[in-house]
Amino acid sequence: MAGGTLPVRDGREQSRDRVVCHVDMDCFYAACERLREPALAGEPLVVGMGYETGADVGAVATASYEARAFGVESAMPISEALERLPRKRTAAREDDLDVSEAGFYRSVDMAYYESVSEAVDEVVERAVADADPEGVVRSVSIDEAYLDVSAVGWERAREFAADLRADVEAEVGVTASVGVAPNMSAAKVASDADKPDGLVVVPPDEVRAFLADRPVGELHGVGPVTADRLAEMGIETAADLASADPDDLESTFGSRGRQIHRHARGIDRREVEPVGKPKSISSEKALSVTDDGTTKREVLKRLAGEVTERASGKGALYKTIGVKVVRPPFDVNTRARSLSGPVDDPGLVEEIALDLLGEFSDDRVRKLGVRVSNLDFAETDQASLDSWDSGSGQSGETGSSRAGRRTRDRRGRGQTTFGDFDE
DNA sequence: TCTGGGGTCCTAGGACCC
DNA sequence: TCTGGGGTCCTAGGACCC
Repeated sequence: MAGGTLPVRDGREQSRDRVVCHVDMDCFYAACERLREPALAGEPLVVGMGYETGADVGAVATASYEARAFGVESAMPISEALERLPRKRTAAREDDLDVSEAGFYRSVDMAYYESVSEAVDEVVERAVADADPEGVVRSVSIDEAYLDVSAVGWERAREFAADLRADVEAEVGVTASVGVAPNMSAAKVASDADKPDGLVVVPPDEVRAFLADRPVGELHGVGPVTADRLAEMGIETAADLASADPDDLESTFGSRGRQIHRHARGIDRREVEPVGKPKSISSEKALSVTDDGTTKREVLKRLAGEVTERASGKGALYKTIGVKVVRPPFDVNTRARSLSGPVDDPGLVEEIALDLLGEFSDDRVRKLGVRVSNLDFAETDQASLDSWDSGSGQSGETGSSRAGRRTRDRRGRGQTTFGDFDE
């Protein structure tokens, strides 16, 4: 865990020869569904969130490539997906529909996907440990991870990644695309470049050329809004972005401007570090638009309960409690209140959340959320010291918030330093 | 095409402190 | 008394990621 701060790693950070892999599972949720239901192999398959089997509300979480061929995409409303790709069952019943142009729908089952993800992690961790004793794995989501395996060296990088892919498929039964490059942002683009089941290796001296013709939207950190504004500036490709004036980019996009400029030039000195503690925990739920106070309060209470349960499961104390209220058409409002010190107090979360909701009591809402932040893990970090304490469950306010501040300070300095190096 | 759920980081203004 | 500079924390919103 502390590997990221060892001197040897700092030395490696300065070198030009880092070997970074980005491992990206292919259509992960769909792949998991096929794992436990092999009959779904080769069929158009849509996994929906906020979606119950048989219903038509919610959104597409993952569409298999067969489903994508029908125009079904991630984040698309299920209702629209159903128009493009009817359910098999519906098609079989209705004469005007063709069963061969229909697909299967499943609702997300995160607990199961997490178990598969853990199996993949084991394979990855073992492969990294075998190849590079100083190697680092950073899991960034249930289906993605960055690896620093610099000790493997560029001569053997392709072989390592190919073996890793083969091991994951053989031992877990799902496929991954892997990108290998000298840094995280380039590795990410590389893993995307030949999906699914792809392997793209970009050695250090080929990074600029590899990125050059790609649309800016493929770069990590360039979303739809930024891509549109770049287009207005006449910047379409990574090469355009690489040759743009970083001062102009900074004045338009702030600090992100310089960052995407660097990424477009194939420069990214961020170190691969294991993921730390969460910064916030939240739950939200879409509802059919309502202005009914009782409904809103009941939903909010349930969300508050989910959040506090998860927080205590992670040993997290929280200092800030917030709500999110989305009004039609899509007006996102957040309100938050901070306490004088970190607590674990479900009753208080519910009370404050309801109070914050009060401002919107007359409004029609389409979505509600509850969030706790300003998290503090002091108690769990020091679990072994608890016996030394005179035992009150709650650590002193001053002590724990000071610990929190120390953590933030360290992080802040680190990022500034990388930024300076990157120029 | 009227949009799910869980996150992260950044920005900007205001309160407050010394 | 009408005004400097530095710093932290808080809140709200926005962009982005998967």
